[in-house]
Amino acid sequence: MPRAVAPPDATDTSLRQQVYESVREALTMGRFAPGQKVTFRYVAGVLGVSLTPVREALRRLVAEGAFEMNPNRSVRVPLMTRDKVLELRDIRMELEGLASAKAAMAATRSQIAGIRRAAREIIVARNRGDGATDRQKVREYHFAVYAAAGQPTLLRLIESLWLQTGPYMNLLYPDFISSSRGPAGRQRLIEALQTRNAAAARREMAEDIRRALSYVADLADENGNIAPAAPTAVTRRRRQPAGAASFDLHAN
Amino acid sequence: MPRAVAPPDATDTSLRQQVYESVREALTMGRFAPGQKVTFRYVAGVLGVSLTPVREALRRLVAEGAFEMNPNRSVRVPLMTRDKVLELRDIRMELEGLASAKAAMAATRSQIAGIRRAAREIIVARNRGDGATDRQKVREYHFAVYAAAGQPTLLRLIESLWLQTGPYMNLLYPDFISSSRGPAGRQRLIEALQTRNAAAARREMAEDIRRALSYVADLADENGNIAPAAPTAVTRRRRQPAGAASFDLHAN
DNA sequence: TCGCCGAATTTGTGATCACAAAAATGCTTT
DNA sequence: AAAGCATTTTTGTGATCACAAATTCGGCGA
Repeated sequence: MPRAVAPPDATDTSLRQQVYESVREALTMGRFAPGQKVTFRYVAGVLGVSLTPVREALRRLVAEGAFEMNPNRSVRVPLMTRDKVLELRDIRMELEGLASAKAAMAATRSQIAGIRRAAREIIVARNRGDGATDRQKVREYHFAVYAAAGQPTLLRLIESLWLQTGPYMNLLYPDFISSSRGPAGRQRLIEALQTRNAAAARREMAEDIRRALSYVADLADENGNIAPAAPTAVTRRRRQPAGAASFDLHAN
Repeated sequence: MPRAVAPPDATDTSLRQQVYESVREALTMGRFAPGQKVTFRYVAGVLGVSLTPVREALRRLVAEGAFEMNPNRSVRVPLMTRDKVLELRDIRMELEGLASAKAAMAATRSQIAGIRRAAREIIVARNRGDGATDRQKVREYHFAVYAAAGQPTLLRLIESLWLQTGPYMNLLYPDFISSSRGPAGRQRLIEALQTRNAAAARREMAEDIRRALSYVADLADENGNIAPAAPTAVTRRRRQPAGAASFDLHAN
C-alpha cells in the first residue's frame, strides 16, 4: 500500500507516542466502555510509565475528539448518541467524498492496484466469516483511497473522524454486512478512479458511508444512546517493559 | 451572538488552558513568523510558567495543525504553501458549506438576527477602513452561522481549520476586500437562511471561501511559498503574573 | 577563507514530588 | 435505616530535576 504523502510519525520513539498508539488502539478495538473514566495513573500503571507521557498522550486524544474531558477535569470515553453519529455521518460523507474525488484525479496505477487488492482481501475475509480481518481490510481499503488523494491535512482530519466512529463499527457485523451492496459499490468506486471520474468516486464513497452510519444511528435506544458491540478478542500488547499488561474493560 | 451548542472550556482556569489561549491568539494575530522555531522554554519564560503546562498546550496545538513538529523533535510554525492553501480551501468549502446548509435548516430567528448584525458590523468597519475590526467581525459572522448549525463536532473541525489559515487572512487586505462581492454574498446567504434554502446557503458560503483562498493561493512565489502579511499591532497581553511580556516576532 | 571536528550549550523528555480539588469512605445523628 | 458531615483516599496539576539528543560555537588545519 503505497503512501504518496504524509509521512507519519513513523520514527517517533518517544514514550508519549507509544502511549498514544497503545491507548488509541485500545479505543479502536472497543476495549474501553463508553462513559468509562480513564485515569492517568491507571494508564501509567498498565503501561509501566510515569504520568508525564500519559498526560500528553491523553490530552492529544482529547484534542482529537477520541476522549472528552469531564467538567471537573478528568478524562472519559465519550458516549455515542444518535445525533452524534448523524453529525459524524454527514461530515464523513463530505470529507471522505472529497478525498475520493481527489483520488480519482490523482491516483497512480500502483495506488489503484493497491486499492483493488485491499478490496479483494475484504471479500476473502468476509467469505471466511473473519470479522476482525474484514474490518481491518475495510480500513486499509478506505485509507488506501484517501492516501491516493495526496492531501495530508485531509487525511489527518479523516483519521480523527475514524477514531471517533471506530469503536462502533463493530455494530455493522454481521447483520448489516450481509445485507450490504459492499463489493459492488467498491467495484464501481475503483472503476471511477480508473476513468478519472471524480464525481462518481465521490458519490460511491459518500453513499457507502451514508448507509453504514445510518444503520448505526438506527441502533440507538429511546434515549438516543448507542452501546458499542462487545470488544474484539483481546490480543496481547507487544513491547511494554516490565509487568505491563493490556487494557481491560471496566478497569479502575 | 447566541451559541446554540458546544459550550467551550469556558470555565477551565488551568495554566495549560491559559497558555493554549495565549499562544493561539499570538498565532492568529501573526505574531510568529512562518518556519520560526518555538521552544518550550521560550514560551514558558514569556508567560512566566514552568515547562509542564507549556508542553501540553503546544502539543495540543500540534495535534490541531497549528504547529508542526520537526523530524528531530522541536516545534515550529508551519510554512504556508500554495498547495496547502488549496487543500485547506477545498476542505473548508466542504465543511463550512455543510455547516451553512445545516444552519439554514436549524437557525432560530434570534440566531439569524445575530448573523445579520455581524454582517452589518462588517460593513461599518470596512467603511471606516478599520481592517482589524473588519477581520474580527468577519470571524464573528462566520462562526455565528456555523454555531447556528448546532453541530459541535463540525464546529470544532472548522475552528481547527481557521487556526491554520488565520495568520494568512491578513493578505486579503486591502486589495482583495475592495474588489470583493462580499456584502451581496452575505446578504444572499442570510436570505437563504431565512427561506430555509440549504442548497443556496451552502453555495454562497462555499463561493466566498473559494474566492478568498484562491486569491491567497495566487500570492505564492515561484517556489509555492506564501509569506503572511505583517502582524497586526501588538496589543498587550492581559493577565500574566510577574514580568511577563507578550510574544514577539522572531523571538528566540 | 572555508570546511571539519570536538566541546559547550541548548532543548525536549521522562520521572518525581508537593499540593489542592474532587471523590470515596465511614462515622454519627435522627 | 437513611441522611448529613467530617475524614481519608484518589486524582489531576504544576514545578523541578536529571539526562540524552540536538544544536551551536570555537578553534584548528588546509
